[in-house]
Amino acid sequence: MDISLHKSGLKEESKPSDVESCAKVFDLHPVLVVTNMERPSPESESRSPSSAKKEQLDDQLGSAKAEMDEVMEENQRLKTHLDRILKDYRTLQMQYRDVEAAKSPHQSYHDLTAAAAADHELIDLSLAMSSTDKKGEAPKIRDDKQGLSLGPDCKFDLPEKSPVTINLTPENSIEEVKGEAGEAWPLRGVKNGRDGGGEDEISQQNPTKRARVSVRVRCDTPTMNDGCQWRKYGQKISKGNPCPRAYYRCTVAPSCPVRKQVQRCAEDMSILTTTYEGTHNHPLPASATAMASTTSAAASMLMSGSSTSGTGPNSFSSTTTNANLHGLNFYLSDNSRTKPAFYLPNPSISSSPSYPTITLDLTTSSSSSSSHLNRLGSGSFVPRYSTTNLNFSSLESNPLPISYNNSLLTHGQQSFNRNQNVSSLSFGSQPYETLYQSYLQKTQSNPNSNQQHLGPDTIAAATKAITSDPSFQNVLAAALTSIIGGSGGGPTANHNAVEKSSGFPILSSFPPTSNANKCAPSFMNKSSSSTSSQHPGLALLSPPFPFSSSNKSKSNSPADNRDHV
DNA sequence: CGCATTTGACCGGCGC
DNA sequence: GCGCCGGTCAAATGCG
Repeated sequence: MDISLHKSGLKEESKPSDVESCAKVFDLHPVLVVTNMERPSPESESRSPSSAKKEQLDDQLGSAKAEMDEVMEENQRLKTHLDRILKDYRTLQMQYRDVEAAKSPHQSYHDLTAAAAADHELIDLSLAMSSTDKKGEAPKIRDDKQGLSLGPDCKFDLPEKSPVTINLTPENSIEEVKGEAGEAWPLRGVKNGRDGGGEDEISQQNPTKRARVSVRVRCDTPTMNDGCQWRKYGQKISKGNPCPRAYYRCTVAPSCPVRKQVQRCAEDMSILTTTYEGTHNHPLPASATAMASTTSAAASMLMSGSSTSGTGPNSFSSTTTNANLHGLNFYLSDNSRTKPAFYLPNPSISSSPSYPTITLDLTTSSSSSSSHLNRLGSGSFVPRYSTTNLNFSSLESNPLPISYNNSLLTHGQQSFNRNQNVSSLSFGSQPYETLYQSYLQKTQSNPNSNQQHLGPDTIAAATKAITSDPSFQNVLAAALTSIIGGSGGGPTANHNAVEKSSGFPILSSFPPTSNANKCAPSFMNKSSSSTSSQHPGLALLSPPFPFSSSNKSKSNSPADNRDHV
């Protein structure tokens, strides 16, 4: 099946904002296909006097028709797939809402946005989106059908990641962190008056607790496209890593305190580590909300754990817990914890003292995780500060039910492994809702059931503790959202979601972009909608989504952002 | 010409 | 107190 053919159709004919629009796009394919086909014109036919030539033309015409029929059949199949995906997605959305409602008595923004997303039938089809960072440059359509394309050259190895945009509630998000522990954005170092500002004052309110979220991603481009606008303001060679660390600040809003650091992993240059700090004080581009949600959830988990006893990072400080959340690996590094501790995944990037850091390892493969773990013990990575790691990195010790996990793996491997081709639509062997329910049942109703799949008691115990942690549930919700999105969107859907003018599907009025940021985790390409942009405070830790505008000249209007995509 | 990036200098925190 | 280091600034430079 030639997905690219359809993608091109989508690219040119539509800028889908949701699944429905994608479905409509399918209807355009036949037309596009016909247009692209070599079909002899009536004019040429009339000019061919010889019967031989006429026969030849007839043959060509016949073959062309046959081809067209095939393509139309293919389109029909795709439409069928899409319908099924839509149906599954809606079902999951409803279930998710129910679960969320049951889980948290106090309906939060998280719930509301999730519900809103469901109501609007928003779905992320951007898993395989390609991004472009250059303004006005047409997005490159992923043609390898392999990994998760994050940009012109960037792919995510992780399994499906295209969560419905869900912003955490103020109480669950990093905003909570901000409220409880002061400004999440640290702004350490230069406070010499050259850069005085309100943000500094805030940041100094409580310098001891500042959440950082690091995202490790396989990315060939300089930075990953997270949907926000960023401006590079510095670069340094840090100790322990020959690769320079780049410093970016959010330029969506002139006063936004959010910064990010980008640095390549010394061991594996293909791995890009992006560390986010701070909370956006402005509406986020829709494309940036997914990442923001993910990181904020992680930060929330981190900070919540730090502030509570028994269920937080401390609970795992003595146990190296390996778990995999649908390919999303977490390395929780709370530098403020007691020792001994685990080494930071990348001390060079997250070695700031007193800054709890959680690392989302989206490099996927268990192998990478393993290597990661191995590195933790290497002398060259001895951190300056003690840390506590919560590591959900091993597929082998995945706390998820086997059936669930296997299905996901199947899906993920088929669709997102950059080393494997994706030749057709594949959504796993089980309906997503079934898998999802199965997981929920086992993690919520009967958490102990996980043990039968895990084996090691330590892992089981840790898993139990984790799953009982409200903070973890937030993260889990985000991850599940990703799963849901991935399921609904599917690899193929992503192919079709390529935006006309951007590598990312910007389904909202806020487009992403930036020059510097060319990679983007698929789960950031959210569609959403409504949620993000209207909640400045919820922007969270966000990430970096690059918008390449400068403070002075570019406006933050949606229109302007559009150009960045 | 305007904007983004580069890059050397500067500053503060921390360890010795 | 000194030096190292991370982080930031801002002038210089490059690019479209």
